[in-house]
Amino acid sequence: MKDNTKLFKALSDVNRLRILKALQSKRLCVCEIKELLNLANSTVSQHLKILKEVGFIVEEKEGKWSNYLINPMPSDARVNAILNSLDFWISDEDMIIRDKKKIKT
Amino acid sequence: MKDNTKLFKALSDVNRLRILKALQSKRLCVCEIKELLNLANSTVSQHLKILKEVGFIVEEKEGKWSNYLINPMPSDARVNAILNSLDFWISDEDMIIRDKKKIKT
DNA sequence: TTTACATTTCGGTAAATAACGAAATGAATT
DNA sequence: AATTCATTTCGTTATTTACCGAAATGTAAA
Repeated sequence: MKDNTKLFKALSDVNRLRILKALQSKRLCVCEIKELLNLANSTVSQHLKILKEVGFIVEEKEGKWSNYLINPMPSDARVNAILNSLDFWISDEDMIIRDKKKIKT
Repeated sequence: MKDNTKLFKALSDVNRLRILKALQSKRLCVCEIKELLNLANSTVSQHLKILKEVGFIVEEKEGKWSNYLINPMPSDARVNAILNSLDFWISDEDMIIRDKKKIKT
Protein backbone atom coordinates (compact mmCIF):
# COMPACT_ATOMS: atom_id res chain seq x y z
CA MET A 1 0.00 0.00 0.00
CA LYS A 2 3.01 2.17 0.62
CA ASP A 3 3.46 2.07 -3.12
CA ASN A 4 0.02 3.44 -3.81
CA THR A 5 0.46 6.49 -1.64
CA LYS A 6 4.06 7.18 -2.57
CA LEU A 7 3.19 8.67 -5.94
CA PHE A 8 0.64 11.03 -4.45
CA LYS A 9 2.85 11.98 -1.52
CA ALA A 10 5.51 13.05 -4.00
CA LEU A 11 2.99 15.45 -5.51
CA SER A 12 1.69 16.73 -2.16
CA ASP A 13 4.23 19.45 -1.69
CA VAL A 14 4.13 22.89 -3.25
CA ASN A 15 7.85 23.05 -3.84
CA ARG A 16 7.97 19.69 -5.56
CA LEU A 17 5.18 20.75 -7.90
CA ARG A 18 7.07 23.93 -8.65
CA ILE A 19 10.15 21.87 -9.47
CA LEU A 20 8.26 19.61 -11.85
CA LYS A 21 6.71 22.53 -13.67
CA ALA A 22 10.02 24.36 -13.82
CA LEU A 23 11.66 21.33 -15.42
CA GLN A 24 9.07 21.52 -18.19
CA SER A 25 10.95 24.58 -19.45
CA LYS A 26 14.38 23.03 -19.30
CA ARG A 27 16.74 20.88 -17.29
CA LEU A 28 18.11 22.55 -14.18
CA CYS A 29 20.84 21.89 -11.66
CA VAL A 30 20.32 21.88 -7.89
CA CYS A 31 21.80 25.33 -7.52
CA GLU A 32 19.38 26.83 -10.06
CA ILE A 33 16.41 25.23 -8.37
CA LYS A 34 17.65 26.42 -5.01
CA GLU A 35 17.74 29.95 -6.40
CA LEU A 36 14.26 29.65 -7.86
CA LEU A 37 12.59 28.31 -4.73
CA ASN A 38 14.68 30.18 -2.20
CA LEU A 39 15.43 27.10 -0.16
CA ALA A 40 18.60 25.65 1.31
CA ASN A 41 20.17 23.28 -1.13
CA SER A 42 19.96 20.43 1.32
CA THR A 43 16.22 20.93 1.22
CA VAL A 44 16.14 21.06 -2.58
CA SER A 45 18.25 17.92 -2.70
CA GLN A 46 15.71 16.11 -0.55
CA HIS A 47 12.83 17.15 -2.78
CA LEU A 48 14.71 16.01 -5.86
CA LYS A 49 15.42 12.68 -4.25
CA ILE A 50 11.73 12.13 -3.62
CA LEU A 51 10.75 13.06 -7.17
CA LYS A 52 13.51 10.85 -8.54
CA GLU A 53 12.55 7.86 -6.43
CA VAL A 54 9.03 7.86 -7.77
CA GLY A 55 10.32 8.32 -11.30
CA PHE A 56 9.14 11.81 -12.14
CA ILE A 57 12.61 13.07 -12.84
CA VAL A 58 16.01 11.70 -13.73
CA GLU A 59 19.49 12.90 -12.92
CA GLU A 60 22.27 13.46 -15.41
CA LYS A 61 25.71 14.12 -14.05
CA GLU A 62 27.73 16.62 -16.05
CA GLY A 63 31.08 17.50 -14.58
CA LYS A 64 30.45 18.79 -11.11
CA TRP A 65 26.82 19.52 -11.76
CA SER A 66 23.85 17.25 -11.42
CA ASN A 67 21.20 18.21 -13.91
CA TYR A 68 17.66 17.17 -13.35
CA LEU A 69 15.05 16.73 -16.03
CA ILE A 70 11.60 15.32 -16.55
CA ASN A 71 11.90 11.56 -16.94
CA PRO A 72 11.63 10.92 -20.69
CA MET A 73 10.43 7.33 -20.25
CA PRO A 74 8.93 6.55 -16.88
CA SER A 75 8.33 2.88 -16.17
CA ASP A 76 5.31 3.57 -13.98
CA ALA A 77 2.24 4.09 -16.15
CA ARG A 78 0.75 6.52 -13.67
CA VAL A 79 3.84 8.67 -13.63
CA ASN A 80 3.79 8.58 -17.40
CA ALA A 81 0.17 9.65 -17.49
CA ILE A 82 0.83 12.60 -15.24
CA LEU A 83 3.95 13.75 -17.04
CA ASN A 84 2.21 13.50 -20.40
CA SER A 85 -0.36 16.03 -19.33
CA LEU A 86 1.36 17.91 -16.59
CA ASP A 87 -0.58 21.09 -17.29
CA PHE A 88 -3.79 19.22 -16.74
CA TRP A 89 -2.71 17.84 -13.38
CA ILE A 90 -0.88 20.87 -12.07
CA SER A 91 -2.43 24.11 -13.14
CA ASP A 92 -0.32 27.14 -14.02
CA GLU A 93 -1.12 29.55 -11.28
CA ASP A 94 0.65 32.76 -10.35
CA MET A 95 3.66 31.34 -8.59
CA ILE A 96 4.40 28.89 -11.38
CA ILE A 97 4.04 31.53 -14.05
CA ARG A 98 6.49 33.68 -12.14
CA ASP A 99 8.86 30.72 -11.88
CA LYS A 100 8.76 30.18 -15.63
CA LYS A 101 9.52 33.82 -16.34
CA LYS A 102 12.41 33.68 -13.94
CA ILE A 103 13.83 30.63 -15.67
CA LYS A 104 13.93 32.41 -19.02
CA THR A 105 16.46 34.89 -17.69
CA MET B 1 -1.07 26.60 -5.08
CA LYS B 2 -2.89 25.14 -2.12
CA ASP B 3 -5.40 23.94 -4.66
CA ASN B 4 -2.84 22.05 -6.66
CA THR B 5 -1.58 20.05 -3.72
CA LYS B 6 -4.94 19.49 -2.09
CA LEU B 7 -5.99 16.82 -4.54
CA PHE B 8 -2.79 14.86 -4.08
CA LYS B 9 -2.79 15.27 -0.34
CA ALA B 10 -6.23 13.72 -0.23
CA LEU B 11 -4.79 10.66 -1.95
CA SER B 12 -1.66 10.49 0.21
CA ASP B 13 -3.13 8.46 3.00
CA VAL B 14 -3.53 4.70 3.02
CA ASN B 15 -6.85 4.79 4.81
CA ARG B 16 -8.35 7.31 2.41
CA LEU B 17 -7.32 5.16 -0.54
CA ARG B 18 -8.91 2.16 1.14
CA ILE B 19 -12.10 4.15 1.59
CA LEU B 20 -12.22 5.15 -2.07
CA LYS B 21 -11.68 1.62 -3.24
CA ALA B 22 -14.21 0.27 -0.80
CA LEU B 23 -16.82 2.69 -2.09
CA GLN B 24 -16.34 1.22 -5.55
CA SER B 25 -18.21 -1.84 -4.30
CA LYS B 26 -21.07 0.07 -2.75
CA ARG B 27 -22.06 3.06 -0.69
CA LEU B 28 -21.16 2.78 2.96
CA CYS B 29 -21.98 4.62 6.16
CA VAL B 30 -19.41 5.91 8.61
CA CYS B 31 -19.96 3.00 10.97
CA GLU B 32 -19.30 0.44 8.26
CA ILE B 33 -16.10 2.18 7.21
CA LYS B 34 -15.04 2.42 10.81
CA GLU B 35 -15.50 -1.33 11.11
CA LEU B 36 -13.56 -1.98 7.92
CA LEU B 37 -10.56 0.17 8.78
CA ASN B 38 -10.57 -0.39 12.52
CA LEU B 39 -10.39 3.29 13.33
CA ALA B 40 -12.28 5.53 15.72
CA ASN B 41 -15.25 7.07 13.98
CA SER B 42 -14.00 10.54 14.66
CA THR B 43 -10.98 9.60 12.58
CA VAL B 44 -13.07 8.11 9.81
CA SER B 45 -15.22 11.20 9.83
CA GLN B 46 -12.13 13.36 9.28
CA HIS B 47 -10.97 11.26 6.36
CA LEU B 48 -14.40 11.42 4.77
CA LYS B 49 -14.44 15.18 5.16
CA ILE B 50 -11.16 15.47 3.29
CA LEU B 51 -12.31 13.21 0.47
CA LYS B 52 -15.59 15.09 0.27
CA GLU B 53 -13.96 18.51 0.18
CA VAL B 54 -11.87 17.60 -2.84
CA GLY B 55 -14.91 16.05 -4.50
CA PHE B 56 -14.03 12.39 -4.56
CA ILE B 57 -17.09 11.38 -2.61
CA VAL B 58 -20.50 12.73 -1.79
CA GLU B 59 -22.70 12.35 1.25
CA GLU B 60 -26.30 11.27 1.23
CA LYS B 61 -28.20 11.54 4.49
CA GLU B 62 -30.68 8.77 5.10
CA GLY B 63 -32.40 8.85 8.42
CA LYS B 64 -29.74 8.73 11.08
CA TRP B 65 -27.12 7.44 8.70
CA SER B 66 -24.82 9.34 6.43
CA ASN B 67 -24.02 7.27 3.40
CA TYR B 68 -20.96 8.03 1.39
CA LEU B 69 -20.47 7.16 -2.23
CA ILE B 70 -18.13 7.85 -5.12
CA ASN B 71 -19.06 11.23 -6.59
CA PRO B 72 -21.09 10.44 -9.71
CA MET B 73 -20.28 13.77 -11.37
CA PRO B 74 -17.21 15.52 -10.06
CA SER B 75 -16.75 19.10 -11.21
CA ASP B 76 -12.97 18.90 -11.08
CA ALA B 77 -11.66 17.27 -14.26
CA ARG B 78 -8.74 15.73 -12.42
CA VAL B 79 -10.98 14.13 -9.83
CA ASN B 80 -13.11 12.86 -12.66
CA ALA B 81 -10.09 11.39 -14.43
CA ILE B 82 -8.99 9.56 -11.34
CA LEU B 83 -12.42 8.22 -10.45
CA ASN B 84 -12.97 7.03 -14.01
CA SER B 85 -9.98 4.75 -13.79
CA LEU B 86 -9.58 4.21 -10.12
CA ASP B 87 -8.04 0.78 -10.62
CA PHE B 88 -5.35 2.33 -12.73
CA TRP B 89 -4.47 4.94 -10.13
CA ILE B 90 -4.82 2.80 -7.05
CA SER B 91 -3.81 -0.77 -7.57
CA ASP B 92 -5.68 -3.62 -5.91
CA GLU B 93 -3.16 -4.99 -3.52
CA ASP B 94 -3.68 -7.40 -0.65
CA MET B 95 -5.26 -5.08 1.85
CA ILE B 96 -7.76 -3.74 -0.64
CA ILE B 97 -8.70 -7.19 -1.85
CA ARG B 98 -9.32 -8.20 1.75
CA ASP B 99 -11.42 -5.08 2.24
CA LYS B 100 -13.57 -5.91 -0.76
CA LYS B 101 -14.15 -9.46 0.46
CA LYS B 102 -15.12 -8.12 3.86
CA ILE B 103 -17.63 -5.74 2.30
CA LYS B 104 -19.42 -8.58 0.54
CA THR B 105 -20.41 -10.12 3.88
C1' DT C 1 -39.98 16.11 24.43
C1' DT C 2 -37.29 12.37 25.79
C1' DT C 3 -34.63 8.44 24.25
C1' DA C 4 -31.50 6.17 21.27
C1' DC C 5 -28.28 5.93 18.00
C1' DA C 6 -25.05 7.96 14.30
C1' DT C 7 -22.05 11.37 13.25
C1' DT C 8 -19.20 15.52 13.96
C1' DT C 9 -16.44 18.71 16.60
C1' DC C 10 -12.98 19.56 20.22
C1' DG C 11 -8.72 19.12 22.86
C1' DG C 12 -4.70 16.83 23.19
C1' DT C 13 -0.88 13.47 21.88
C1' DA C 14 2.04 10.80 18.75
C1' DA C 15 4.08 10.31 14.35
C1' DA C 16 5.46 12.03 9.84
C1' DT C 17 7.21 15.69 7.02
C1' DA C 18 9.76 19.93 5.76
C1' DA C 19 13.16 22.99 6.82
C1' DC C 20 17.85 24.54 8.19
C1' DG C 21 23.08 24.75 8.83
C1' DA C 22 27.13 22.13 9.29
C1' DA C 23 29.82 18.39 8.15
C1' DA C 24 30.83 14.74 4.74
C1' DT C 25 31.13 13.10 0.10
C1' DG C 26 31.92 13.32 -5.08
C1' DA C 27 34.10 14.88 -9.23
C1' DA C 28 36.87 17.60 -12.28
C1' DT C 29 40.80 20.63 -12.58
C1' DT C 30 45.22 22.28 -11.04
C1' DA D 1 47.44 14.53 -4.36
C1' DA D 2 45.36 18.92 -3.24
C1' DT D 3 41.93 22.32 -4.34
C1' DT D 4 37.49 23.83 -5.50
C1' DC D 5 32.90 23.77 -6.07
C1' DA D 6 28.31 21.16 -6.18
C1' DT D 7 25.70 18.03 -3.95
C1' DT D 8 24.28 14.83 -0.28
C1' DT D 9 23.94 13.21 4.42
C1' DC D 10 23.32 14.16 9.36
C1' DG D 11 21.34 16.04 13.50
C1' DT D 12 17.98 19.07 15.05
C1' DT D 13 13.75 21.87 15.21
C1' DA D 14 9.19 23.52 13.64
C1' DT D 15 5.07 22.38 11.37
C1' DT D 16 1.60 19.37 9.72
C1' DT D 17 -1.06 15.31 9.83
C1' DA D 18 -3.31 11.21 11.92
C1' DC D 19 -5.26 9.43 15.69
C1' DC D 20 -8.02 8.87 19.97
C1' DG D 21 -11.79 9.52 23.53
C1' DA D 22 -15.10 12.61 25.27
C1' DA D 23 -18.37 15.99 24.62
C1' DA D 24 -21.63 18.19 21.40
C1' DT D 25 -24.82 17.95 17.62
C1' DG D 26 -28.32 15.89 14.56
C1' DT D 27 -32.22 12.93 13.46
C1' DA D 28 -35.92 9.65 13.89
C1' DA D 29 -38.83 7.04 16.72
C1' DA D 30 -40.99 6.23 21.22
